[in-house]
Amino acid sequence: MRVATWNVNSIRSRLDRVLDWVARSGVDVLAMQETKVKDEAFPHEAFGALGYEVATFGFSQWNGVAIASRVGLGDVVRTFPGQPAWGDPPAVEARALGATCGGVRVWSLYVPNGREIADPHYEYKLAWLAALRQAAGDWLHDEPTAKIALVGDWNIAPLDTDVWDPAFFAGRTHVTPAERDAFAAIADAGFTEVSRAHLPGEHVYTYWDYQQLRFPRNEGMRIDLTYASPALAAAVTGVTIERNERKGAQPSDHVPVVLQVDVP
DNA sequence: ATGGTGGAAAGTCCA
Repeated sequence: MRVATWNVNSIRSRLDRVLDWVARSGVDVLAMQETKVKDEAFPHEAFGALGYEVATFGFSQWNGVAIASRVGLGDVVRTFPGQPAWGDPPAVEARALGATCGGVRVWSLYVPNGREIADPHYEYKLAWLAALRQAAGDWLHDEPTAKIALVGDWNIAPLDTDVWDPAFFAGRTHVTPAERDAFAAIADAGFTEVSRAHLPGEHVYTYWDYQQLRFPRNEGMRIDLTYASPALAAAVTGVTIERNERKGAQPSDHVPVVLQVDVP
């Protein structure tokens, strides 16, 4: 079974490219982030024509997550327990969606960006990650043999070699010790980030900004990552980063990351 | 080749 994650940066503006890739890649499950569409406007029919059901969670033009599956879509849950709120009035955002697909509990996650270190959004990001660590630890505690995948756009580069120029990011978000500690805390809860073991190279990126020729210059970041529970980590036999999906007309600024999972 | 920001409740905010 193949499980993919992709920050699509608007499913409506990206629909043809996403469907084309889904058909070519033959993934069984696709977790999407930044769908930027409310639930009632999501293009379910287009996915249905390819044999995929889709669970969606979106309120507005911001954020939005979805999971498309052709191997079942059960126990759909919107938001994780304890997920912090944001805004005025405070509201829980559309950044986390869980569903069980082919025996794997998939969570499509869009971690808050953080904006600037001095911005309240940065503290929101850290609180969001701390709450996720608690929830994920509880899931594993309740069912130690569960196959759980925490996939998505983490908006954190765990290593200096996950960005094109550490000096550029000095004083900016995505690389601070507090963010990296919050990311590492998911591992303390019993999960393993599985993409690096399969793709250990340095300067292997999943995102390139639209500005400043970042992609032609290969100036990117590795921020789309996958934490797996022990049972799932043992079943992952390969990971690919679909770099070609950053090329051509009207790409997302992120590319898909695909897990090959050896499930019975 | 992969090309000089893009998306959206737009005229500003978010990334």
